[in-house]
Amino acid sequence: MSEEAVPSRLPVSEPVERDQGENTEENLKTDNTSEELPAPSDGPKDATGECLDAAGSTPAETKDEVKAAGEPPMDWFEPLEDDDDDDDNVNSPGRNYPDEESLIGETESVAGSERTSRRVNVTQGYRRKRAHPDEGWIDWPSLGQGWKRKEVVRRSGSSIGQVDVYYLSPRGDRVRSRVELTTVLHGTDLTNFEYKTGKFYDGEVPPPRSRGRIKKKFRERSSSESSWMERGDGAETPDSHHRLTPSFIHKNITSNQKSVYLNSFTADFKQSPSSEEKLPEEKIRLPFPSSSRPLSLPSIKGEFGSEESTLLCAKCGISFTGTWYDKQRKRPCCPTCWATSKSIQHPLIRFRKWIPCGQCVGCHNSIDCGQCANCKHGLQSPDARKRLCRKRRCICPIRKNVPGSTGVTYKRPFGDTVDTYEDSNDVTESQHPSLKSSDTENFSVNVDLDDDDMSTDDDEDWHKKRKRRSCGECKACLCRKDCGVCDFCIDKPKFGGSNKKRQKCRLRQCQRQAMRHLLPFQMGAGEYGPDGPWMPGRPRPHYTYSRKTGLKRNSDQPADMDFTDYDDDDDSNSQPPNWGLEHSRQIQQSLDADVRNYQSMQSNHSDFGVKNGVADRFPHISNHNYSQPDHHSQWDTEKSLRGVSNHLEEEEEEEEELPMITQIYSLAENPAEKGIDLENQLMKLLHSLRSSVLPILWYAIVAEGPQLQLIQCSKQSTMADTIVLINPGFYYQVTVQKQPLLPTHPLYDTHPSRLSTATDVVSLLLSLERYVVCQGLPPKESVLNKGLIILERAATCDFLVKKNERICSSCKALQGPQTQHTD
DNA sequence: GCCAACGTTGGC
DNA sequence: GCCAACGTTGGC
Repeated sequence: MSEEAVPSRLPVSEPVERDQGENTEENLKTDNTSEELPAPSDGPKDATGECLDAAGSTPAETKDEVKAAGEPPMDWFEPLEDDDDDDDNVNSPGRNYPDEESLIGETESVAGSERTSRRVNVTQGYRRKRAHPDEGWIDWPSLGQGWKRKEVVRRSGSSIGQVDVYYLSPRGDRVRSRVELTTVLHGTDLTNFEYKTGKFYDGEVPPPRSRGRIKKKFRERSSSESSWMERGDGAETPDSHHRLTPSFIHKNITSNQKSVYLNSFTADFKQSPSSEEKLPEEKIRLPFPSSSRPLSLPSIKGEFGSEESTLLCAKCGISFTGTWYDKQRKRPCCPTCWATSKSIQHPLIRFRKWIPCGQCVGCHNSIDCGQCANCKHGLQSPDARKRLCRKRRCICPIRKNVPGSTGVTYKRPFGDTVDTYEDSNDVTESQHPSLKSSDTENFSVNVDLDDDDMSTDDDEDWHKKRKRRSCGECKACLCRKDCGVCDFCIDKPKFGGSNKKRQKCRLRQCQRQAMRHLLPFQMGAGEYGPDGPWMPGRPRPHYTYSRKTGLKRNSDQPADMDFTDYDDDDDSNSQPPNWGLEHSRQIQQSLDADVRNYQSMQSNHSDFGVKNGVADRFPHISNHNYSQPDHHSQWDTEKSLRGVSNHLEEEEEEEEELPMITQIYSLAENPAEKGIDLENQLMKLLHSLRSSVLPILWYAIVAEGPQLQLIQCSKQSTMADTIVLINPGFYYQVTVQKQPLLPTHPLYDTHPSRLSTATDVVSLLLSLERYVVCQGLPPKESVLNKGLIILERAATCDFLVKKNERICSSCKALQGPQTQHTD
């Protein structure tokens, strides 16, 4: 711990508090109240008395201290907002707590930031609103008047403890990265600006960022490893008190990674903690494996690992420097083999017994809230293993050396409270040394493993929860290319979107596990209704969050099916209920075709060669209703996807009468984005046409340009040689026998200059069907005698004439009075 | 109940 | 560092 004090004083690692201190008094206050400034990983805070403050005080104390500053407690390892409720809960057991989710939260960190941005965003017309908009934001005049900055510490996941820095522009732009900042501050030289610290280093080199480098090195291995590495041996660094990343996913370590891993280990392991700050950044000290360190190694001055030894790995035979032993603590085991075996034989290290501290808010709460996911689980599945009410969980459990005595097993998914008891006088000496790293390590392994025990603790399923929307096997999951057409793609910045939806391409949404509303429309909760048997994907979750106080359950769900907290996913990994195998196969094939079609469609953007759209026989719908283009409206998302994915159902659903289509196209305001948008919109029009009823044997194809072409495929039609060409921007032209219809043709007079909707196109095609191709001048006999048929036309031939005319007026005029007479 | 919006986290 | 996209929330 002591060694951290120095690095923490480095300007770079002095994030928030220092910065705030440099600012106004108001900032100081904000700092104290900011939940986002947990500081754990920031280092700076940890260094001094603040560290003691954080670790040494009970949560209640900490909270009180914070409250004394005039704001709700927001320390990141604090119980969070719920805990306020918890406090109340002690006194008011009967009270309901609308938002019971996550004691160790999934979204708590949102609170401050979102609140802050919300108020600003409201002025911009954003919908999302939350309480306390200013929470956590600190004025940041170095970027200019009105700028704000905040740090958000990740509270969960494998990157727990990682600090994200956000800036808020005076206009309310929330900046998440240097790139975005550059965009927002276009014209401002940010060369000497260090994003993380928010400082300009004019003419000077930014202070060394040892922690940052270490972190980066870590992430090169895996994000989950980083925390470990970052924390050095996990026992003495400031991060060990605050950055408690749980995950150490050995199975993700590649051979190369292992090499680095080992090198790091051998290079740094002999370093004493006190010299850590002097180490090159590349030298990283690894923690001991929890299962081997405490028991197999002698302790020197109470510090494991300070003794260097060269051992021969009993498994692979390599020699290594360090003191790693296998899980039986009998044979030397190099870090690589240890990691491997750990990932395979997890049971030995997976289970930990924890006992409640008896002091914290959770421990004092003796009444189940009845609202949290765990309570609901018990209510809905009385026979299921009881989960402890989230409100009653100890927020700072103590590891139990002798398992099983308390009857309560705590498997801490995250380490955010470890430091609390780490420095607690209540913790026994035997618990103290090994907790810092080994426990973090252990629950990290828990997080990554999968068994029944784990499934009983939803907190530990965090990783799975985050990933369960992708099976990784279906075509959609394997598809790596965005269609560029769906609403989610269009929303992406790379497609010129505003990044509001932030969803994966619809065609890449897992067919098995994606939320239904994210699927291509007809495969989701489309016209067949949310409960239709056809639907791939998973049932829509029935959230029971803050706005829903009572139990919510889908009527057709089994009683023991907990829809809160996405529990609906648990049993539907591969197929939704009631799915026939044959049907799922058909859907699968349909989507496969869909993906192929879209990829083909995408390729049309670059490799143009005319694609024969005729071969693609898409079902036509009989009911279509289009709206006019609207500059100010966005493409209607899911409705538009009806058109996108109508072809999925093909023949088997051709008889289905599909609902109205509302297609609203918009033109990009930004010229730079305009090209992309126009192109995308042209594709949308294509999809719309392919899902619409066109006049008989008219087909839409894509040609180089890109360009939409509508072709009459029947040679029997009078329009057999007529093509409608629609360019991006929807300006169109009609050609007859490859000759352009003159702009003066009356056909153009009766139609808009831009065919922006399928309705416009259909209308034009219907008009065309009322025309015939001008026959031009009758061939001269001299030519006929030579066996040639050469049509002559007037230079101003109309090409298309009404069916009762046969020859346009221009050709008639050229033909002369006699011919006209005979005609 | 739906879904736009967006905070947040994972991973390259 | 940055971006993709997951999961949640609140307006409608």
